[in-house]
Amino acid sequence: MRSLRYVGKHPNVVLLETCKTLKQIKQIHTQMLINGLFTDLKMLGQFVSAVALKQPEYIDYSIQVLEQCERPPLAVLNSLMRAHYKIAKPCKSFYFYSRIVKSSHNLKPDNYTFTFLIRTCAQLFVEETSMAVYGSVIKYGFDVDPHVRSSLISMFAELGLLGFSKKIFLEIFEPDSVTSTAMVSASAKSGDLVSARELFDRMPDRDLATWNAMMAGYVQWGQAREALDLFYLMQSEGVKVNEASMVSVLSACAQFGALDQGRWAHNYIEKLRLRVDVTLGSALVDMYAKCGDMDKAMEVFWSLKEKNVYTWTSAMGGLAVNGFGNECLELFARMKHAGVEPNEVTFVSLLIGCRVVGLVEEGQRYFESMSNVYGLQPSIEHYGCMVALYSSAGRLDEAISFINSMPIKPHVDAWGALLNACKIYKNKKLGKLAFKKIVELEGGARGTYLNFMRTGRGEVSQVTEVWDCSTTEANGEVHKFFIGDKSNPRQAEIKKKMEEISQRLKLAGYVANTISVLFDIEEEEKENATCVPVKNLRVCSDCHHVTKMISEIFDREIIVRNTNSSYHFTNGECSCNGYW
DNA sequence: TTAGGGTTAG
Repeated sequence: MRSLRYVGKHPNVVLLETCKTLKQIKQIHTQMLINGLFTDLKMLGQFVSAVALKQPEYIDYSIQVLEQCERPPLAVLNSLMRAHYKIAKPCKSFYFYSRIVKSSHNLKPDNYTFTFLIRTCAQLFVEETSMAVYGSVIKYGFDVDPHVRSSLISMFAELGLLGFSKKIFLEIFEPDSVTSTAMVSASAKSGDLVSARELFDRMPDRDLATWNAMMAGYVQWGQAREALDLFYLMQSEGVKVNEASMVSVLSACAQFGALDQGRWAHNYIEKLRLRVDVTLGSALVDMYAKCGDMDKAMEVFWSLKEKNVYTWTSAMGGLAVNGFGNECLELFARMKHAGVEPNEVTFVSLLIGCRVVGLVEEGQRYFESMSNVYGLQPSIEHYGCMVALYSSAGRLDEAISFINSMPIKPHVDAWGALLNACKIYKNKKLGKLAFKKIVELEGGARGTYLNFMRTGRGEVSQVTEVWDCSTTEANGEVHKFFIGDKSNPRQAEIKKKMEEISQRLKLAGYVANTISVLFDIEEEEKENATCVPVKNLRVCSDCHHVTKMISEIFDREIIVRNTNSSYHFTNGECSCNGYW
């Protein structure tokens, strides 16, 4: 009689991976015990690994089961190391490493062990420990293993030792493809995009992971154009993309506010029948939200079976910056109800949500709940949000006393929010103070908030480069414009259209408020400059006003997005209801 | 049964 053999996982183990509760896991455990399956050490190993890796919240139960085993196999101990660094418990991971090296039945760490040990070290973030582990790797002879090497490279990069990796792994041996990919990824993550790309271009056998690492690097460092160009290159070279590639593509579209390209990417995902898991789903929600299509963002959001803190936070952030503050707060309540723990970013979204509808007291309560209820430490961003919250609501005195009571030094954005409010609420004295602080902090180098200065040209002329950039998408193509920039090939047509807009604005009674646009350009040019509708800086009052008018005159919906808000202009009104 | 590449704010 032929004995029953399973190819791959035992059906019970497959079932185990879909368990939602500890009770279900225990049931399967009991069943496997009754069926005598655990006499096979391999089966016990499968059980422990499956629970630890797929159901990390019940990892302790898997350890209990492991303890019943006198001689746990190496693979299981390795899996437990991996499971623990995955749930950010590096010390436990070290513990299982010690179980391996001190085992009474002569276990020897293998290449898997070191891969996981190195990842554990990266999490601990202690250079001495990392170097000690590197020593062990060499001692055991695993420094030649591509996977171990690749983990070492990313660990060194995280420690800020990218150059060390380059010396060891690029200069001495000809790197294999796994090592090269790791180096591309590590360089890209560290922001060294130029050398990442050089290495990438030199690689004879780039696989999908290499392309994805390069693209992700561009996205992470805000180079959406390069990321999309790389994606087009991928397409033209016939490289088959996967979910991770599309996450980066969507993120690039989100950075650009490129709705048409984002929609195309969504269709493409469906066409390829890629699996829209929680990560890809969150990226979709974020893309639609950042491109201002909140209806579609929420449609995707509700269609997702699994939602994690990223998904909820993206949707909340989208609602908040698009002016739906109450909906943002409501979503937060639902998130808690769903049992998803908020993180620091969630509170940024929530506080922006409070600001856009002027809910100061609610904002205060949420801010306090961060440490009191959720054990989260408010960061400079949260303090900045609070200043913006008081400022937008016109409660300037509270804003300044909040700034004065802050335990951390306020950063330029906090003063910027206050300065903006001072302009709207015409508080010259506080405005001057805020401006002074900004110049102190930045020396005017970034020039971000200088367009809010009201005192005329003299003071601002000391400020050298005012940097302002706008992007806009037309027919699936993204265009970038800088102030005073005439390099666009269709400049003549653009100029003509701008003139038409100017003319019609003038007919409608518009007079450019050039005082708030203090760039190093001629007076006539200034008037034109105020008409550019999409800005990366905070939308100034003139832009706000003029965009309202354009939306009415040309009967167009206009979505303007900048670093911290989106504005929807229709029929001469703006979605911000005055809170901007 | 275990290894590389992925998302959120400012």
